[in-house]
Amino acid sequence: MARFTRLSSEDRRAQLMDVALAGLAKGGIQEFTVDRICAAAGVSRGLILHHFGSMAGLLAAVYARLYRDTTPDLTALRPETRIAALIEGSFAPKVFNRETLNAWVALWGQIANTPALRDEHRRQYQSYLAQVTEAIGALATARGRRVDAAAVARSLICLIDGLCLQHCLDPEAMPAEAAKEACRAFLAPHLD
Amino acid sequence: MARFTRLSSEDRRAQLMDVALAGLAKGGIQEFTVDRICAAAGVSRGLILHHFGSMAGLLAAVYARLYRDTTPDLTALRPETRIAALIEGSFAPKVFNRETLNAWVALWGQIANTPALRDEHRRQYQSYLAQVTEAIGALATARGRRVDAAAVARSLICLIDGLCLQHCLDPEAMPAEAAKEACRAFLAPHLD
DNA sequence: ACCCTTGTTGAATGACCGTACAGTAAAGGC
DNA sequence: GCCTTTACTGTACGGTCATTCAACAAGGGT
Repeated sequence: MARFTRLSSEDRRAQLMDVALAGLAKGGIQEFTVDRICAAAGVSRGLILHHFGSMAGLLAAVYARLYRDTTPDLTALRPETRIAALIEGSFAPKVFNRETLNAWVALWGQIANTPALRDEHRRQYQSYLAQVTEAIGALATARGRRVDAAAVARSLICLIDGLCLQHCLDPEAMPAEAAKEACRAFLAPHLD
Repeated sequence: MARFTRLSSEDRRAQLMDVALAGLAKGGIQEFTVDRICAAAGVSRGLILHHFGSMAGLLAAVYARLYRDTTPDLTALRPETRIAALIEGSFAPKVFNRETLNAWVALWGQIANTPALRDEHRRQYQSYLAQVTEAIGALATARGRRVDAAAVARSLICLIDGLCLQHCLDPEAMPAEAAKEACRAFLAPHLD
């Protein structure tokens, strides 16, 4: 009988990212260690370095994965419905829960001091901002309004992040419906 | 000659909190260790435990100190000017800079997994929210508007936090003036 | 059936972690 | 000037940390 299973590089990377992400969600950055992640994944300690080069490399990969998993993809939708979908998606139970947000906040806390992670953040954020900016511009055009789409998009993203942070630190103080309403209230004077 | 200087418990606590905060600002939570803090403060390794009981105790104390140092005190001002002062104070250079915000974000990342810090957060946030809620209610009354002051205050605080996070992760993308403008734009439909 | 690529193991390394604690000495009260 | 209090020192301890690396073996190609 085989002593271990040999996976493709791609599959093993995905597994390790998932396990690491689950650890971050459950216990924050304290859970992000070689020992804990490898034990949880059922693999030996040497594997993370083999696939990611360093813990910082894994951290950056996990960040990209979290972005991909929790940021709604707006490109497939009709321009007029994209903003509504963004708000619904940002505060859906899959994303707007204590554990998932705990992973987000833990990663934010590392960005400023982990170059590989900061680079990944810049990349992801730029693409995210571009999507939201375009969606706001399209909606404004459809409604015959003139807005500074880039500025409104930046502010909306900040508001969403702040609402997520708040929910993570004290869930009862910021339920999903209140968060959605706050976003709509922010956008109304620009778009209605 | 004296081998060391003997300070009052209060003074030494203040010094250690300041040094720890400076470390958080400079290098995030990685800098928050017994060795680094004591070396930077020029004291021996045993002192933190003596004054704070544990590193978690110091962390909670540092959080309270950061709140006190960066949250503007509104009670001394006339009710109509409190919100303007809140916005000015929140994005003043003393607060709205990469290093100070780095300390904030690092601490946020620990709240969910450090009971002593979470308790301190609840206490501080509750008081902060109460101040902002009252300020918004007073301003609305002065302008003859009816608003859900508690909801607007919660959202405003989230927006401020999100703007701070954004500035910390990528300062050029969110200058102070843009942040202030975002807050005013959020409040206008409720208060103007 | 063999070989070769490469995913995988696991021990070794050296540094750092927070906490405990027994002893030292500074400074205020008398 | 002594005495009491307690701020302070500094070593010791048991863990845990990320990283290195030489050896192993799984499984596809031939």
